[in-house]
Amino acid sequence: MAKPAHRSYSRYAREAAELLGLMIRNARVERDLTVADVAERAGISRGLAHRIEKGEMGSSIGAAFEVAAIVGLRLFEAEPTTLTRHLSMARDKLRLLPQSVRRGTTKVKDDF
Amino acid sequence: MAKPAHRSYSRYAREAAELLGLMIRNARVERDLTVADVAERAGISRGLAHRIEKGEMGSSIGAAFEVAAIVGLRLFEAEPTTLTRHLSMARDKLRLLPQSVRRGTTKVKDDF
DNA sequence: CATATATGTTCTATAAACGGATCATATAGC
DNA sequence: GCTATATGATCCGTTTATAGAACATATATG
Repeated sequence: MAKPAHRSYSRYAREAAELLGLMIRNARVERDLTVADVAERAGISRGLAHRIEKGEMGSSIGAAFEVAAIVGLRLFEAEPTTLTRHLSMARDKLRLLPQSVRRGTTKVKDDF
Repeated sequence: MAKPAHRSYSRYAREAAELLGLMIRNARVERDLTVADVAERAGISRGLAHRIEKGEMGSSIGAAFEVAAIVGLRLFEAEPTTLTRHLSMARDKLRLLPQSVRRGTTKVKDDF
């Protein structure tokens, strides 16, 4: 099925995608790489690499993050070396939280 | 056309996607929201919201960033208020760089 | 323990992203 | 200004992601 979709996005999401694209482009130009260079190394088409830099919402996470890695952009302020540590920290943190959220518990203070 | 694709990703890209998913999940649970809640508010299916939290590379940037916005996750260490400023800073920075990269210039020191 | 609910997974159709080609425009470097 | 090259944009066939339902499993809470 899958509806017409015609998605709408929040301003924050749109600006985040645009910022990611601009950061990628800045990093790429600083490294004297062409869009075609980056696309080839990422195993994607030039058109997709271009759309990622434009911050188009349809691009896949995989393609965008791969391009970011290639131009040396640090995502989430994490060095490649420390990203793995960030990961296990996030996993540890999640382990301390409930595995599933019970919505019924939300009536915390509606009873007076 | 479009080839078999069968993409391969660098470790950095994969870990970044996984980290994003974990951060989203952490933020969601801390806010006592269910996956279904978030999916509905983002205008996506529950399955997709689930895959985003798993860090699957095929998910779209738009869906992932929208979910991140909904659970209150700050992307790129930027508050919603300051994200716009980050954006214009990135635009300004790009303005100072060449509009297109000439690969020929790369022979900077191969001539001796 | 019982059970309602959240999460995880799989399936199929449909919508959308993607690759690749092509053409137009912009721009760096001569 | 000239020109080779990078970027921007469009079209179309194919591949892929997504919605939605259905089902299984896990888990929070009584």
